[in-house]
Amino acid sequence: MTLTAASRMQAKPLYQLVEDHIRSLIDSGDLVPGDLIPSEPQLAKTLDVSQGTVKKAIDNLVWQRLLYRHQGKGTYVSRIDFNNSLFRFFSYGDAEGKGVRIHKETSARRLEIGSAEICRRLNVREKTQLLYIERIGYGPKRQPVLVEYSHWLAELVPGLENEDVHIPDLLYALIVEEYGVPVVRAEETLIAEAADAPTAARLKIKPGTPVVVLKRVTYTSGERIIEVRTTKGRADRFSYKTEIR
Amino acid sequence: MTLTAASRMQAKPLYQLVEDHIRSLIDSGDLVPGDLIPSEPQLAKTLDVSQGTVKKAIDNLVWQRLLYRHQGKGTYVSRIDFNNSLFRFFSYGDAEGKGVRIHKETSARRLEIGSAEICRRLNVREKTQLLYIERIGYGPKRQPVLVEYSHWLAELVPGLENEDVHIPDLLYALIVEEYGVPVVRAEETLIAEAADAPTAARLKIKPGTPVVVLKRVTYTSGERIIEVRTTKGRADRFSYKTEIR
DNA sequence: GAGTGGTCTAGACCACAGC
DNA sequence: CTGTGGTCTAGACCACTCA
Repeated sequence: MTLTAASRMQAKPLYQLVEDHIRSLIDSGDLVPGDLIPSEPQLAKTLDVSQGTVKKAIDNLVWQRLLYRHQGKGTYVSRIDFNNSLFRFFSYGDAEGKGVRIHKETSARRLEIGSAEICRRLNVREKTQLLYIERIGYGPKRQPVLVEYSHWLAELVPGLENEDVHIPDLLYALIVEEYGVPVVRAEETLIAEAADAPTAARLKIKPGTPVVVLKRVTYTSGERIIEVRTTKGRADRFSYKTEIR
Repeated sequence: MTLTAASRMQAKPLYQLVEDHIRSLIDSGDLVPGDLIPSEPQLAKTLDVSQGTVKKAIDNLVWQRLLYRHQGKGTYVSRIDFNNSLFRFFSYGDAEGKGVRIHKETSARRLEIGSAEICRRLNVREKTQLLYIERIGYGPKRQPVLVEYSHWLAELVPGLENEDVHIPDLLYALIVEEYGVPVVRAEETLIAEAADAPTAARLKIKPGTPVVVLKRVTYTSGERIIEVRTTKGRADRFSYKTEIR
């Protein structure tokens, strides 16, 4: 497996070819999140480039958060980090961005036939068997602050509809560990709108009050969608802060 | 100016010391946004480190967007990029993140004595002379979509209260070029709330309708605040999208 | 052509992890 | 102790910009 031969001439720098190679190991499922990738000298030898070049390629992938390093141990494929969700900025009190723990409780869980709308978002054919999970998130003093409407591909999480299966706050941990479904990435869109009646009731606010709405699409390997989720939260408990340079 | 001497032993890697050195050139005002910094071989020689180390330091600063490179020309100090404002995600139609041009018109402009609240945010003593600028942002079909309440330190922008001075959409360009005040960075906080009466009137929406609120603090060199601004926009014209990995 | 950043190499030494 | 990533050097060659 030498890169310098045919793979060159592409006007693409060598380290990008090394990046592509590592990416392909991941995309092919050869390496999954949590795996140790080959060491730098290893890769340098296999691909017949210098270690510095491999290092630069890995630097870039680390920067893209596809990999992370651990000195003395090696370089690993990242697990998806939902701490990067836009909702990590939920805060109590005011706009100062202090994070607050939110405890979630399952308020509904059932198998259902997917509506046209949801199936479209999941990119599956209509009337596919889905698992619907609804959870309410509570802050301090058991005040409801958000409600989560989640739809899963039922075939990937068999048995999860069973009331006996406890759902942890971080549902994805369960999915990955119990069902062996790798959660690879997610996309989120944030908007603000007036609360609809069902949401207002669950959040104990008046209909029409502003709520922040987060729509998430969760992907497993191979660009396959496993979940679509809509979370609605009280706007007066939300803030997002950034710096411009 | 050698780093390897006393500056070492700090357990801090050399390239970070080089970073600090370049940062200090900027913080001291020795280099201002738009300036060319010394070349890599230059810095390597002055600081008595190898060019590779300088390169790594600059890599990091470029990554932090404090500098940008231009092959064949050199490395420059970044101009602040307000395209990174959270409000670049304003969109029309729906949650698909399409940017839309917004035209701003000045609806009020006057010198005033700062209120306690605003002076606190500006970090100046009460009753400081301020310039108040209010602008309304219009989308297609002259529909008002946002209103901007902005307070400036009057002494830094003398004459800007004059009606004759045209205010461009990107006010900062004027500030930097005409007044020579370097705009170095800004902080933004985003929240959602119900529209107050004055804002509702300007946006032609009902009071209580959800609006997205962006509070911005703009800094010049030396951590000095030159402006505080609050922008309120129609929530139904707003979306923010990201990807989690 | 001279000067800049961009890529790439080969090899040194250090710090940390795990046996 | 060995193997890993982290830092650092010295120097080669290329691609781009500008005079």
